[in-house]
Amino acid sequence: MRKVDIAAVARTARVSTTTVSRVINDVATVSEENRRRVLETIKRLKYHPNPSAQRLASGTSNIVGVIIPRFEGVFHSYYALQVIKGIGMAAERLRCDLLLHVTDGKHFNTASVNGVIFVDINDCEELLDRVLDEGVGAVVLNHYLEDLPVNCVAIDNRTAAERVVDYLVRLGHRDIATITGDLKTQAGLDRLEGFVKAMKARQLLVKDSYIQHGDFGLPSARAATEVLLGLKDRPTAVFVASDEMALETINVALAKGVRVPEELSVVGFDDNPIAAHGRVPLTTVRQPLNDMGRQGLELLVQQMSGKGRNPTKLLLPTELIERQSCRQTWLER
Amino acid sequence: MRKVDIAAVARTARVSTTTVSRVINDVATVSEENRRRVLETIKRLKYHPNPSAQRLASGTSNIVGVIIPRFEGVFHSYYALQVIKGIGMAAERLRCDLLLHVTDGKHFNTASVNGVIFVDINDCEELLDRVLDEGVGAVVLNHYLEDLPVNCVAIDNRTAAERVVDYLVRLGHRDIATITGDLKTQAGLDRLEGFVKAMKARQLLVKDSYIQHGDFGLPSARAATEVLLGLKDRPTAVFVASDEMALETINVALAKGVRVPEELSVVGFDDNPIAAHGRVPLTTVRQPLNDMGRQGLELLVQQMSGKGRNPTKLLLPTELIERQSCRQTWLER
DNA sequence: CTGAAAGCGCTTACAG
DNA sequence: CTGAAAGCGCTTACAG
Repeated sequence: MRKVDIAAVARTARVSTTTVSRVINDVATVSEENRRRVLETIKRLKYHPNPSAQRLASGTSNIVGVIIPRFEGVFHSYYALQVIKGIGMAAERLRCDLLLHVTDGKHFNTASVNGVIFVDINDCEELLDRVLDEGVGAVVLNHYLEDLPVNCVAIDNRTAAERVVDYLVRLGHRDIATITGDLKTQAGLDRLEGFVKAMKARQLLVKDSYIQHGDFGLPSARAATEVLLGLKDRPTAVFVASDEMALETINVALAKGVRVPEELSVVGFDDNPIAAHGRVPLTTVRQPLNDMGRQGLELLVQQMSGKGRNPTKLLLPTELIERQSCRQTWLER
Repeated sequence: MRKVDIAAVARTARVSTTTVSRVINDVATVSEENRRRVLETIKRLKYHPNPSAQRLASGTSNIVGVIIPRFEGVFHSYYALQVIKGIGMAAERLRCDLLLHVTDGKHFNTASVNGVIFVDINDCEELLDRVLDEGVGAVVLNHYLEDLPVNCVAIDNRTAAERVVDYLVRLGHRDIATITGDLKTQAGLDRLEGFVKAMKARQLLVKDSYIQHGDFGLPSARAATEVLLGLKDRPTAVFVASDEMALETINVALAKGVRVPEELSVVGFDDNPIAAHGRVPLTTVRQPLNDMGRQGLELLVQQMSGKGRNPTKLLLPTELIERQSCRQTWLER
């Protein structure tokens, strides 16, 4: 069987390779008759253009490296796959290829891509430096890098936390505690800072014992909840830095006979579907993870096509999803 | 600034492009002196070979399409990212590029890849047919396709379920129930079938009420658990098709004052780290998800290099991880 | 051990 | 609207 390349198609369709190339690339100036014949030939011969040749000849390509740090955090979380999904769907629309790279942050051939998208940045700083140094387009997701000249798309965790406090205050709560996420992550840190800031803005006391440090893991949530419930000045509400942890908080509370939300209001973070239909449907903060992936890729593609000048820094808004894990205090007291 | 291509390197290093190519590709027959000079020049000029040109010229490439179905199941599960991680790490070692494709199962240009790896197959059957038809290498993960001539790497869910039953029986349990996963998935179905088969082999009665249908979601686990605990002939043990569900089972039981494991033994599935350190550390089945990704890619690369003849079907073994959610009945009765 | 030259499969001015 | 031809940046027999 003869190799089917563009020449084979041209020969069979009795046109030049130029014309074949034109119909492949949707160039308008082809007679209807020729176009029809070429198209038909392509289908009959099962011809597929060789992408390497196309890229080499045209000098353009739309290959984006997707860098996923190997650190365990990424792989245990609901969020990573949502972000990847967002990137993947945008890639289809923008017609760019995604080169997946699970990495320890060392090896990566920047030459094979036109741009790089980091799904979070932990442990990959070195690689980011190199990418920036070599002038390859780049965007960092889920981490707002203030000082580096690089596109970022992250979540506005502070505002989200502030909104949670506002919401609880509006329900009449004053004794509000928080169980933090891993403070080594920006998300964890920002949620805590937003919480503290909002409490202070409301003239509310932030007791040390009301700030319990978690790490996004269930055991840490359990321990933190036990401490909070054991306090003699028990909080009436608690803002937990992730839905998974919040679920554990609810479980511990219920097990101890503390009713949720009657005696303890709980707010989570993520809008993880797992939390929507629990025993106590969880009030939580929705973060636009798909959008983060999508917008990140859009930014990158813009930059790659030379349109982007200065790096763009995006802080995506969140949304408070009210369900049934919070209660107005004055109804209860 | 002049373009740095292989010619620029050759010119600067005062050798032919052939020699430069040789050192790039680690061909032995280059004098030590020349190699040194070329290497030094490459570094100084920050030269990176153009992958498209390399592929076109050599006629070889190691591009593997990673197909991730857009169906929600994949994106809510712990397992997908683990599998991807396995693929990603193997790819680095095998020096192949991973082309990520999140798909609805329709569009995918098979021409741009040498092989395709499906992370699960739901909703992608059509695409698989096309891939097979076009003679592109393929491997399907997490789904054992008996009849199709395609490589598969899946988990031996039946044997795993049987082993769970054996284990519980050895502890003295006879009234064993199960909460199934989504029976539309092969994993869910096989775990149930393995359970039933093992029960029958042990001459144990499988009451209808002891088979509660779940869907891997928490609410389904909760409902199922409530039914089981409400039975007048309550089971002493329950095999739950996922760790997340098993955690919910434990929560419901504890909330109802049913002690775990004293009054109810629970076995999960996944070895999800989330389940290891709960209030009741969960006895569970570990499945080698990373390995599944790794072996899948290895199989594919073998096939791509022409070594694979007949499709290989792998059923990966599992391991029972004994923790503290099961109890010997005779100690209690 | 080394290099000149053909060729990989496309795209794209350019001329018509 | 169409095509001949150069060129994209490499690799690889082949000859030496």
